[in-house]
Amino acid sequence: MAERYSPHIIEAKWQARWEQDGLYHTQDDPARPKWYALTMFPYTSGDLHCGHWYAMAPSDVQARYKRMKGYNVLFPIGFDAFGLPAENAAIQRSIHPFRWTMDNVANMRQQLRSMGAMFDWSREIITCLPDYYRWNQWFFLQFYKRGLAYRAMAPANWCPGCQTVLANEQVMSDGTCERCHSTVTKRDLEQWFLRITQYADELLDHRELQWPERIKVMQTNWIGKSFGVEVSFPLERQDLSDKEIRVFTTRPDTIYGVTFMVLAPEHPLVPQLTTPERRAEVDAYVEATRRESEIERQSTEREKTGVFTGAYCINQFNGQRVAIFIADYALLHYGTGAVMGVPAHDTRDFAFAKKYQLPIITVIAPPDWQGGELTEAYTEPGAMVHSGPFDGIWSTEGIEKVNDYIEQQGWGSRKVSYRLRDWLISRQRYWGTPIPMVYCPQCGIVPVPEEQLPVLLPEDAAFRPTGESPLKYHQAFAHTTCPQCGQAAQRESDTMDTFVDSSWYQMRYLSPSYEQGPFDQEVAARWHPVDQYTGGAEHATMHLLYARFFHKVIRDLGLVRSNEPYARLYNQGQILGPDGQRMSKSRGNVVAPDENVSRFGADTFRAYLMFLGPWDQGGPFNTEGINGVARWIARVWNLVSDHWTEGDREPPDDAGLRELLRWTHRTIRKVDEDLAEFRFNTMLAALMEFTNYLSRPETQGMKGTAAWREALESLLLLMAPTTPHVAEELWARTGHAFSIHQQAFPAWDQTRIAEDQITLVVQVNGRVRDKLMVPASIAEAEARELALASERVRAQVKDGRVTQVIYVPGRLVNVVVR
RNA sequence: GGCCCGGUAGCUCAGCGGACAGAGCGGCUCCCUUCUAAGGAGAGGGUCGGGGGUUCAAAUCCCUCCCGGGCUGCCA
Repeated sequence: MAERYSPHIIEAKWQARWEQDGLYHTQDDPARPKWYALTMFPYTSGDLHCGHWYAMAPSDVQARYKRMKGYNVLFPIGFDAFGLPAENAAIQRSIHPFRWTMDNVANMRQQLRSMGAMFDWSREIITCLPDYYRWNQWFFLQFYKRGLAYRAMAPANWCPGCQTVLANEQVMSDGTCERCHSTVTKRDLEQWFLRITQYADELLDHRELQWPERIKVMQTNWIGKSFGVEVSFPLERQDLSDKEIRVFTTRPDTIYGVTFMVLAPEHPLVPQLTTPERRAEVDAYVEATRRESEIERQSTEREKTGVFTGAYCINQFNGQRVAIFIADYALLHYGTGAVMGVPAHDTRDFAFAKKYQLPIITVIAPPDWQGGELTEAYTEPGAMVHSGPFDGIWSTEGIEKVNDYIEQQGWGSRKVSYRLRDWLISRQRYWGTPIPMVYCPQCGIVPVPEEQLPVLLPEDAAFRPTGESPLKYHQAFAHTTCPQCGQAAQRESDTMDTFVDSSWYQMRYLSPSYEQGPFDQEVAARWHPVDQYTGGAEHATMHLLYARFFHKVIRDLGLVRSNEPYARLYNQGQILGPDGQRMSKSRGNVVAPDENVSRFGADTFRAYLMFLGPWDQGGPFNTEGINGVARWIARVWNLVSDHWTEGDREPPDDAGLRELLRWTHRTIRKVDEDLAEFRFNTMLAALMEFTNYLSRPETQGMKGTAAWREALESLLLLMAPTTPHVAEELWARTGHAFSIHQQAFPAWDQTRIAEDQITLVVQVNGRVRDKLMVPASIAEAEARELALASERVRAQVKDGRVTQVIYVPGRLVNVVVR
């Protein structure tokens, strides 16, 4: 009896050995194809939780698999270290964000090491260190030079209680301030934007990407490209500076159904065109809208509200007077900030018209429409009616006809609109990358010269619970001289959104200590793009879109050639508590990875996480289930250490030996295919079945044969990516040279998998009537003949007529009798 | 409201046109008793969410409804 499986001893031993031998340091190797595997780097929150393990361990398994398949694999890791929680910790516990963050990094590094992943630690990056964030600043300057970074007025979250601006994260879901619980409103501030909209069309193009369909769909919807027309509605009063309202619509075919006009409350025309008798009510509504939280305004639950301005415009198609309203469902930043109200064919306009008793004119006939009043908006296509010269035209065609007419008349032109807005990167906080800009009373906005980078984040900032950046009050930081004229000037005190950090980090790993630029172009040319990226789907429209945008700018700067940063993407699901609910401290259902590692070992914990279900689906952590995996590994331990036995016995039983080889090669094929496709759960089931097969009493007779050793060797090699420590230990114990992780993945041989004999199922009218043992190579004609010759078939057929005989090679014959 | 994913044994999942539907775990029965929050042997267990259709043949394809989960959210 071999000694007992003791995960803690062997895991510590091999982790130390791998590190000592630099087993996972990736060097360039032109002889092997490169494979850049990347798992989203963790935020330095303090502790590695199950979600991190669930994301990273399977990612590691696939990276290891690729390595065994002959690739030169790069699998780096780092820390996303800037962000609000560090600043909150500073305020709440009087610990400096830097200390708090770096303590967390030290802790998480240890936890990550306990995972036994093949991370190349020599490439670690930490985004809050100056030699990382200086390149954020450098990129910002390049964006600025190309007109891709600009400053504009934008509404920021304003807390009237704290008298300051809040970051989005500081606004709670009910629209109140997280500290003083006042209702947060909007206040206009000058802030920095990155012009992501300039790349909107290119970002819609996902053709190069092997990404999950749903992520691509989410990005497409987020960008929200729509084709329409911008058309003018002249104002009735022509004594104002503006003579018309322009609206954007995708449904010009409904233009004869316009019965009102809606402007966004913030629309610049509103103050001028409001009539004196309506002014008080309009002003009150505009003010109320400003006070509304984003949450309130976006709620679909509540009724549509609006106010009549007293003004009218003219629908040039039919000369009709159209009343102009303001309503908060019209958004200033989309289209022209003005909507033509067509209640008959738009659900929002319908609700609005009902509430304010505005006319509803049907101009697209629903199927079987008798000319009656509609009870709800009809938004589908149909024949145009009450539409003057366009009557009778099918609406989809009518869109083009009306657009042509608008352009002929000079009333407007076809236009494309996007839902995507430019990326607001200013954050009124301390713990982030300083934006490298200076405000000079003489020269205006002046970029910090590249050679003066990094603009260091001062360490000795005073933290006050104001929600405003402490940098504003840091004299030595804020007061500077103008790089252009040398006079006293003010530094930008806002810092960058932390999504900037993660927008290009995959490039920094390639040359983490490069000083002449954000990355070494020559090295990058060999390694980018990331071949396989893995992480959560929650980043679909933020990180993943920003990173694609950044990459395209990096390309246009001439630093890389590829169009996309991440060639393949896979989203893991979410691990839930044992109760099936999201893990949270308040629910008390948090499963701590460290506890499981100390109880079962990292190998068992890794394997269990992968066994619990399809990786992209996630699922509840089952405290019982992990025992099963622990027992499986122990069974493998006993099997291999007890039954290895050298020697070269003659095979005792030829058929049994072929069966053993069949099992071995079938399992190799299954594991190979499953690992390539992230099907870890079924891979493990196959390994368990194989282990069970090898443990059967009748299989024991194969011990000592070459086939037996091949089976056990294969089992270890197949387990190596998933359970790297125990595989390494057993590899060594069976007399193999270090390291199993430098072995090639076993190859399977189709001829070994093929069965000699198959069971041919014989059906009559789809019901099984007989089973015949036949050679696997049986010819179709012979199979048909045998089936028809079967006694049991003949008994069924009797005097019926055989109308059809269906043959499925290697499986069955179905005799159809009438 | 829209889009996406899922509903198969008590639980977690395979199977996704071809046999009387399979694994792991748990439960059950028996055995063992210095690997003991253990080991071995074995037998059970399923209207494949409901209803229609297509087919020689449907868990598998189509339609429809029901139930869970995720994302999204007035974008004119």
